Amino acid sequence: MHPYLVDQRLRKEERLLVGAQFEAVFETRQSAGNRVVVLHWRDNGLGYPRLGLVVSRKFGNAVARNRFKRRVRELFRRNKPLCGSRDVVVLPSKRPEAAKASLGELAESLLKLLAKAAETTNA
RNA sequence: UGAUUCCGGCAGUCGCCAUGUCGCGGCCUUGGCAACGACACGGAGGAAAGUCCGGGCUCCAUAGGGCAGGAGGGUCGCUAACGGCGACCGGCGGCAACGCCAGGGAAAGUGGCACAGAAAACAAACCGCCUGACUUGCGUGUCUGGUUGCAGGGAUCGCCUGGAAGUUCCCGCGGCUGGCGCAGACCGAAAGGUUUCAGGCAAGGGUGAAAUGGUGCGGUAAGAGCGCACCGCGUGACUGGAGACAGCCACGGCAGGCUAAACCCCCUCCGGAGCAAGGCCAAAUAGGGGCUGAGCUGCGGCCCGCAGCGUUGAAGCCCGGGUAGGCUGCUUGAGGUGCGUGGCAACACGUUACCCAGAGGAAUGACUGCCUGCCCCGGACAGACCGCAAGGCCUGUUCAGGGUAAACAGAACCCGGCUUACGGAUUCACAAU
RNA sequence: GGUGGCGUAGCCAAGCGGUGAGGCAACGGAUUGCAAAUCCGUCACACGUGGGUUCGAAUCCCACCGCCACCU
Repeated sequence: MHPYLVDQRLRKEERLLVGAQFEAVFETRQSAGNRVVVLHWRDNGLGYPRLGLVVSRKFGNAVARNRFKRRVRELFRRNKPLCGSRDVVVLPSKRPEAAKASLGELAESLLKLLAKAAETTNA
């Protein structure tokens, strides 16, 4: 078990930061989505997961966009083992209810999709 | 009505970013360095927003000046500067405290003013009023016509419970006016047409957003700033004020509408771009330049050998531009607390605590408990008002329960403003009742 | 973060101080055996929102709202 999977921290190495990293995910991606969020992922061969976030200006104002990103980071940090060795890009759904979703609704949707991702890759 | 201040507090757990100290088995020039770890300390706003003005800073351009273009516009101050702020002046609104105002010039020039109206800017005259003339035009009826008036009548609306002054509508009566008739007169063969002319006036009517000062008295044929008084306007002097301007006196009969957020004139200001500015380091790949000058690549364990490329320059070394990427600019500043001095104030000066975010796909979050604030509901008590009473209703205090942690909103080089969004608490001053 | 531009019926649009053109679409009628095309007619809260200037603003000025493009 990779040490990064045990703790609940979120280091810089555990984030996707540069454009090229996002390109890689979008090229060989698998994806899934529901009414609240959309998920893209690929295996990275590092032994630990990495998180990338994309939130367009159409989602809302700066406060709404930052709130969405903070919540996703918090959920990712607490559920790292669920992601395995994958790069995961999370973006909000374009549906209007995505912006109004509470933390509970967001958690439910995101965890369901992460489970689905794990299932697909293992199979 | 105007302004001030604040945006939940404490504790715990899990995380993020920066700085400092210490540790370190990695790196190297033995003392440092990066990453990592531990500890300590700090970590969004009044608008951080819109990007509407003004600066700093950086690069580019630039002898000086002008034109074009853009912006501003009461006065005097403040300021680094401003389209900002302060005080004052003028106008408008409000009982008042106070609020609002792009607030220079229309007796420099050009343009515009639809429809209506006689006429929309040179002045003129449709109805009308007056005088005169003659060819005597002047009368009268009607319309659910238009318009206007009435100490008229009735209904209605609102204020309020009292009837006065009003609103709107209808009826009645009167004035003016329009259409259509009738009668008379004139012209014409008839159909039909016309129903004064000349001069004076600009009061009154009517049109319009706007019609060449307003009210009153005199005056006159009727009238008119034609004359006079008051008001308004203009010009000049005087007084007060730093000035905008105000007061007062004299003169002028009015100098000729509105529009400059129409062109324009006057005064003042403005070079352009923006931290994705700019500076430094610099991979991979492909070019460029210089020096040396004959090799290099493949096959292979190595040599020989063979093949390909190469003196139209192999290979090596060096240099330069420069992409990805990184570092920097990057937070000590027109900063700011308290006190003192000057000023009505904006603000300035002196002195003195303080260091108060520096991220970079972008940090302040998540969860729990207690306190506190606010909201909802119920009970008790006290007080005011209404009611004969039962009771109703409002305010305050207190207790129990439940909900909620707010609204607008997230630094991106930094300041000064403006504008816009926005829930509550807080304190102060003033005004009216 | 910065810099430009655009908002006129359901859609595409002209209009630059004085009743807001036109086309497509929609609806009704004519034509047709039925349609298409054609012809005639009709319709609508159309000037993004709020102030200001003016007698009068889609138009001029100011503020706001929304959308688009560019600077890597």
